[in-house]
Amino acid sequence: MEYAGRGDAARTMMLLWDGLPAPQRGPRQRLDLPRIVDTAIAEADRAGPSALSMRSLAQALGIGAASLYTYVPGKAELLELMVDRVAGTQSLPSAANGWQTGLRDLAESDLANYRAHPWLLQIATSRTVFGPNVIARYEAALALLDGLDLPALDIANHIATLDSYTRGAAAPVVEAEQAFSHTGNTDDEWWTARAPLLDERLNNRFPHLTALATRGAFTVSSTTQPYTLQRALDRFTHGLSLLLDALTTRVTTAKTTT
Amino acid sequence: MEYAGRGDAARTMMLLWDGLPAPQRGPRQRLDLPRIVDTAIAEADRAGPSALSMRSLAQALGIGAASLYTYVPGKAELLELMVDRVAGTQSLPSAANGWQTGLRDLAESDLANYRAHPWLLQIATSRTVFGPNVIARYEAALALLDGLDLPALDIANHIATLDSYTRGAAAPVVEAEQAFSHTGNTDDEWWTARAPLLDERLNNRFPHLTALATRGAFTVSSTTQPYTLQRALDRFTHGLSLLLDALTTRVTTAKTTT
DNA sequence: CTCATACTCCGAACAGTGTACGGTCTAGTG
DNA sequence: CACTAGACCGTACACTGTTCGGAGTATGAG
Repeated sequence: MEYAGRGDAARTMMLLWDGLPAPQRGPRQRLDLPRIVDTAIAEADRAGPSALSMRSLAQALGIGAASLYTYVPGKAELLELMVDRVAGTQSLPSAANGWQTGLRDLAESDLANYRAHPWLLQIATSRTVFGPNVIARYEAALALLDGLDLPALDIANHIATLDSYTRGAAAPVVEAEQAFSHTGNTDDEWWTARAPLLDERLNNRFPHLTALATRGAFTVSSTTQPYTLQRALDRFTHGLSLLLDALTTRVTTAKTTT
Repeated sequence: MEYAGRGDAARTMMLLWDGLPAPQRGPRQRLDLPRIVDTAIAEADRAGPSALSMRSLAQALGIGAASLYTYVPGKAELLELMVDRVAGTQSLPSAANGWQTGLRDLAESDLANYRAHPWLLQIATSRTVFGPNVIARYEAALALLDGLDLPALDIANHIATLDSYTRGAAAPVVEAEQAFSHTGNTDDEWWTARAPLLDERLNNRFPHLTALATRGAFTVSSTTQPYTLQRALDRFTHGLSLLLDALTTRVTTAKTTT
């Protein structure tokens, strides 16, 4: 369940950019690729990433499991198609309010994307899916940093850094959200189950940790959200601000030295 | 293959901190927990994360598959044990050369850990494993930021940010490395297989992207490493520097306002 | 010493998974 | 009309994690 990009490169590219060519001979296709991908996304959203099986997907589509393979070479390719498709549903950032707000919007809509489709974090942990929508998003990010007199390499690196951070920091958010929605508890029961067991072990063994805890480092600002979720969200925006600050410094010093 | 922390909390804590209690009655245990965990790590390192099955692990240990369940409640718990164990093999940072170098060392030894054990990135994408070694690492990170007059919440957030970034940016590095070691090619064949297919599609459709490419943004400084790997490494240190810069700014401004 | 008890170990089975194969049937082309 | 490309799919294969029940073993109790 963790693979992507293992499929035939040419075939995948074809599917991503041109879709499925209509067959010349033989019976009509009962389904079309977008519908398959959409149903797969819906299934994965609803039942969790590991619950998306070729059989269950086929059943949801009203066809046999083996028939799926006439549309898609395998599950890996299907996942790539899903990734690119959901990338297309998110809004692209605008440079209207400055590049900083643009980048922030980009990161936050990425976060929204991860939250809407938790399976994104479980698959394809690294390889970029070179689909039209993914690349369009990258292009939009580049557009934001255009005209700032940055070295080309820095532009690519800055955006890669933001992407890496977003993905890494989105994971705890999504996890907290899922734990919440699965158990349905107001507080995180995973945490409350471990806290007493943990306290026992930490006794006097980790001074900085306990000091920080008593200083309230693990408390959270508001409690409109479940505890763990709110903390993950706080941390996401905290780190994002850090990165944007660093970028701002780089840009202005680059400008002044020019 | 992507779950962790689903097991019984109390039992997992026991295993993580106290190990397996020796049985009072019945035949001697043929194996011990550390040996199981170590073999599991070795297997996962060698054959990839998805190749680690309970059956293959049992075979490598010379016992039946079902016997594993007398040592470990399930695969999820085994993975947690593996995570904590490898966390213990990495060196802890020292504050001798300042907290910035300390944090940099921490992030870089985390990266080394991900490179040595690629399966780390595939499992437990979010939930912290509350094992002794993992917590010891966290404690060491806290110690670095101690005495800098930072608000408690900021300390926790800073470290969380670094962790998120490290994980996110380590993923491309590990992926590039694995693609290289699997194919054994000097250059990344995944990339070369897709490049011509990609060029075809990108024609005049993504101006910023093509402009950046011609300006050499996707080239790499040295070529002692495979192309994709070196680029991922460059990006890792680039983003790490960005974050450390931002942290330095925060710390100094906090000091001057005090 | 006896023996029940608690425990390890494991073969077999269960319900899954992704995917390959070969056959059946349909629909457009020469 | 005959032909054949190709959609559709039942079945099978080699896996997966985990459970069950039985067989064997070492220990503590009486």
